[in-house]
Amino acid sequence: MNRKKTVLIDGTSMLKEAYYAVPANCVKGLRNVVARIIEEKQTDYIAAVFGGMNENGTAARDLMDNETRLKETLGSLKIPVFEKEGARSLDLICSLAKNCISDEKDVSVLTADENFLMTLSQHITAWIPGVGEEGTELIIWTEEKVKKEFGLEPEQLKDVFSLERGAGIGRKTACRLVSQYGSLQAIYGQKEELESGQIREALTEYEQQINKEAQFLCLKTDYDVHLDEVRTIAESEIAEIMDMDFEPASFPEEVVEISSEGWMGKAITELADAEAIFSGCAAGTSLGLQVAGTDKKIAALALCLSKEECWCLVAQGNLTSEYLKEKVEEVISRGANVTVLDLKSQLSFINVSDEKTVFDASLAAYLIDPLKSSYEYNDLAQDYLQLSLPSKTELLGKRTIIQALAENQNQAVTCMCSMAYVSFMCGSILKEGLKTAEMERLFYEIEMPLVYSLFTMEETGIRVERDRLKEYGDRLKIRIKETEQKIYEQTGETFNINSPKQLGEILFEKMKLPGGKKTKTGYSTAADVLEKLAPDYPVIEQILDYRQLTKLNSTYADGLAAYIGSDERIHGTFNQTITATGRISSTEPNLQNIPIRMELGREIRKVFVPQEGCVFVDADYSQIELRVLAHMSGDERLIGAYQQAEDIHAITASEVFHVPLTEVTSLQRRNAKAVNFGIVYGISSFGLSEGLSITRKEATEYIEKYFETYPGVKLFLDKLVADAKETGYAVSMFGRRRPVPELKSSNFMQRSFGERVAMNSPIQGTAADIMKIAMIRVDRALKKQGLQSKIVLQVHDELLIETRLEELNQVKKLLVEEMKSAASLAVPLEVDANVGESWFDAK
DNA sequence: AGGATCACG
DNA sequence: ACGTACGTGATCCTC
Repeated sequence: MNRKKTVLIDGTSMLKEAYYAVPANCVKGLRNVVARIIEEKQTDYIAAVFGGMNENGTAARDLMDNETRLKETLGSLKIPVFEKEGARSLDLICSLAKNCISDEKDVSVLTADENFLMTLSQHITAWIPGVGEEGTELIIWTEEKVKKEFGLEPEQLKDVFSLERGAGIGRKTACRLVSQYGSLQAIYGQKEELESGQIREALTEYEQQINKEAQFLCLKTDYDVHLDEVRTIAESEIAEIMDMDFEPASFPEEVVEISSEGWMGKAITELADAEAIFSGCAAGTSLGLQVAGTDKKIAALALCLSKEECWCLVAQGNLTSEYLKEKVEEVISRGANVTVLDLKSQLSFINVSDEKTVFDASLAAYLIDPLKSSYEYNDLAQDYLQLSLPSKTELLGKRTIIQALAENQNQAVTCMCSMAYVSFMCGSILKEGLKTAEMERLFYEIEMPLVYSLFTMEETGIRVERDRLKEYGDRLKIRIKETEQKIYEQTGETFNINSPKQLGEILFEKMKLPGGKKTKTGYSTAADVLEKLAPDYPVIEQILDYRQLTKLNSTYADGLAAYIGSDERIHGTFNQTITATGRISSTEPNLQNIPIRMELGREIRKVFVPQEGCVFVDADYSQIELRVLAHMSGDERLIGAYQQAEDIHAITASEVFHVPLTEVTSLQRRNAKAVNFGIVYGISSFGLSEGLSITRKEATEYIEKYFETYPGVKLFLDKLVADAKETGYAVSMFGRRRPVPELKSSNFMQRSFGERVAMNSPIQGTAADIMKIAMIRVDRALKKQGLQSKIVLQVHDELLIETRLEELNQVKKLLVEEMKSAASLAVPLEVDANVGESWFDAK
């Protein structure tokens, strides 16, 4: 018997699903799916049904717009659309399907509503988006597949869903119960015989809600709807329709796959529901957590308790943010095994009493591979779960979670649950990864504790005198105008001095200055080129002045002013998962590149001041990287040099050039200093010759002499490269790894770069490790000794503390001691400390 | 979006 | 022969 095929599209659920995955492309995506079904002649009849869209807020309006457009599109594909006032699409489709079957047709329902699974029969199948072999695809559900996956008849799923949604019972448990007892009614009939007390309680407590869910799942199949129209449409017409464009241009164009995972979770807004969820978070249970909010107030909190159980608790009504804070802190202190992503960003919402119970998955992923550009949930899902999830931007556009939450719960809920889910799923994988890579101590003893130190530092911020910064900027602006005029006079042209293109043309073509091209785009006008090229032209000096002035003005004067908060302080961000070597980085604003080398720029540091009753204590390591090199290489002569020495560059010069220390010339010292730098950067004669403006031959000679003097260094560096070539990564003293894929490159330049990286990373990385240890210890000592002083900045080898006047001596001593003793090396770790009324004075 | 430039370690 | 010193971030300009 050859039955005709019918496809019924659940427009409402499919649109909603697509909309929350890709708001911009939802209609287009669905159109493509439908067009494919028609083109591939997978059906004889097709119809769409709408009804029962229950959304709130802006999403409702947005969805209505999209629904209208989708209906238009379906109309142009000559697909009949069924709709009835007050009717749910679920009921309409079931009614239609019933009539189709009695007309001897087979029905496939294209839907994102898994409730349809309970209606499957010999003649009804469902196509539901889900994860298949090749990522997200339409999964064909048949009666047999339901029996296989759930171990139940389709109609029994109604009871499973009711238990799940009404009582928050996990899917597996619910299936087991229904399978064991046959039906919901039977379960209640023998409730007292149930072994699990937890389930007994849930059944009692949530009886009403379970009944409500069951009621919701009762289908109405007697709507008077019939499918008698035969769909006919020419292929040329389809092509035309496919070309139609109705997307707003402002949204990203990427097509994101539709997904309907069991873990996607639901928004919880009732206190009783939240209670039940928290009661499931006993000591020792593993869970994924994600907190979001503003101004220290929790707005939402996602919890993942198993791989199919995710909840997003939204602060609302009785379910207050205070309650959520209290409960989640209780869960953590009770000793639950909590995994989060980017812990530092969540510490303003919760107090973590026991620093050992929270595991930061992003941070672990960073240690395992520090070369990645980000460690968000979708990155981790891809790398560790082989799962493609829509990114935060794809879900929310430019909105933050909080904004999206206010406008529309579901997108934000999906995002929150994704984070909790990925945390939950990646936790054990990453812990195993850390163990395999021998980075457990680095992680648990350095990186995790540092999260709290960095959080405190960010929260503290640094005071900046707004008025004084403004005055500084005004002075710069006057000088900029003057300099600008002089340059216009001397070049005889009014142009944009900031444009390297215009500047290059005027200098090298119009004024015919000596020199030529250097970059891909044209003439190089970089400072070192200009200095070398034309010391005789006064205009060059003006241009360099102009550059300096505008840099200071835009980046520092105006730039910093934009970040001063109402507390007169700048709270920058210190990133722990950015650099390849283990250093931290600073953004919004970058507080690690405030000028110091030039006099005029250095002035800016005068506006960084401590609050009343405080002074700054600044301490920095003296040549920490070279000392690390001395220690790690074990070169006796270099170690000896450091044990006796104050001026290491002079001593290096004395030993390399075989002259008494007192007779070292300033040129020799300068050369030795450059070689020392070169060694740390991963020496090459080319690089050194550039840095010293000497020939390559001379540079090679310097390096050879250096290695003759310190043979242990040569052996050490060679071994670093050899080891990295063998293992694929460079390693610091504390086990921090940096992969060096460039070492395998067939390209000479790439490979040479890899070799320099293999030499530099362990040195820079170890110095970074030591500074991190020092920060943690200084921070802990301040807290332990009950001091109010706070670390306000870290600049790689420098710490700045805002110190209460009465604590000054104690803090200064503690700071220096903790920094010096952060690591025990074969050479002493020297620390220079200064006190001042501003950062300028303390340096 | 990517390059050039320049601020820091 | 190739042609760069290592690690960052912000701003401006050009495409």
